[in-house]
Amino acid sequence: METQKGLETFRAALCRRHLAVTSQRMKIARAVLEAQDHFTADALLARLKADGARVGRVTVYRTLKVLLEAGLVEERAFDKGRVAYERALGRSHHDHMICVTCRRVIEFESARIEREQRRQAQACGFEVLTHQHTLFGHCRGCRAKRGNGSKA
Amino acid sequence: METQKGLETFRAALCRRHLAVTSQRMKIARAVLEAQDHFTADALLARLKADGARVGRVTVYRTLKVLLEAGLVEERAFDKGRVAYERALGRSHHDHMICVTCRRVIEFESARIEREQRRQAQACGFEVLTHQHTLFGHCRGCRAKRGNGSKA
DNA sequence: CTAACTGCAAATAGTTTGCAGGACA
DNA sequence: TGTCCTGCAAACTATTTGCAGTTAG
Repeated sequence: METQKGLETFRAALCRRHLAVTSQRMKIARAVLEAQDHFTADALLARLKADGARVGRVTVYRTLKVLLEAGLVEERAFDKGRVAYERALGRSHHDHMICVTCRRVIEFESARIEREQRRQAQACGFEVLTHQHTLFGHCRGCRAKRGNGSKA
Repeated sequence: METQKGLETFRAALCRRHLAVTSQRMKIARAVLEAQDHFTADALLARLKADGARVGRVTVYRTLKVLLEAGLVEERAFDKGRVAYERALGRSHHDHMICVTCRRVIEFESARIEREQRRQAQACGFEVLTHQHTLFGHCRGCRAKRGNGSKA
């Protein structure tokens, strides 16, 4: 399981920042590392509460910040006004297609795009730290459902 | 000036939606169509007020929605928690590099990326309506300022 | 002249901060 | 045992909605 490795990384990150290893922080980190999909801070809180964990919304936000700086999660801007998180450990980099109808998230990966993107950045003297590439549209399923009609 | 063409398109959009042509709506549309850069709803309001226009924040939001649906502006998610707008008329599609230090926005355009992106979508049966491709990192200027040191 | 538009104020949603009690080292 | 941590409540930011006066058509 990669979760163990992630928890070690998290412990190290806490140590480096002179933060204590608390049961809440570990529970949140574990939940994040075990997440298979994209989630919001609130959804994460709900999942933790459902599992009987005694954690508050505030601690979730604060811990996500640590996880973010430790590189264990990434932030995504799928919906405006809310941030989605995604576990980063043990996953190769990928980008997303969002179905505007059913909100389904499809992941994709393209070495060709990454390469060209790097080239564009270099041409501007720009050093890329992170990037986000998101396509919004209709997924196969929703296209089928609404038929191949020409009208919206 | 492309502004005139944009205003015509806007009038048509209002008409199609059975909305009245009011002085506020026209002022907002004009300001948006003349904007050269990216702006937030609040910045737009400030600019309008500075120009002596009597418009309220609410009307700005409502009008931006119409402009958005008419395809005259596009939304961007550069910062979390706030939406940036950008005039769409008379500009070829482009994407962005954001300097995390000075917040500068650099635009880039790559037919190669667009093509590969289309190919990826097709492979998934996904129909792309819009997309957003944003690189976060350090711009040339900020890299120079902090030297090419290895430490943050 | 009437129905739609405007804009204030209040509500809402997501996230952050101040403070009093509680837990790690 | 002391200090950092937690979590409630309150603050805050961006945005949306209800309502009474105003204006386009």
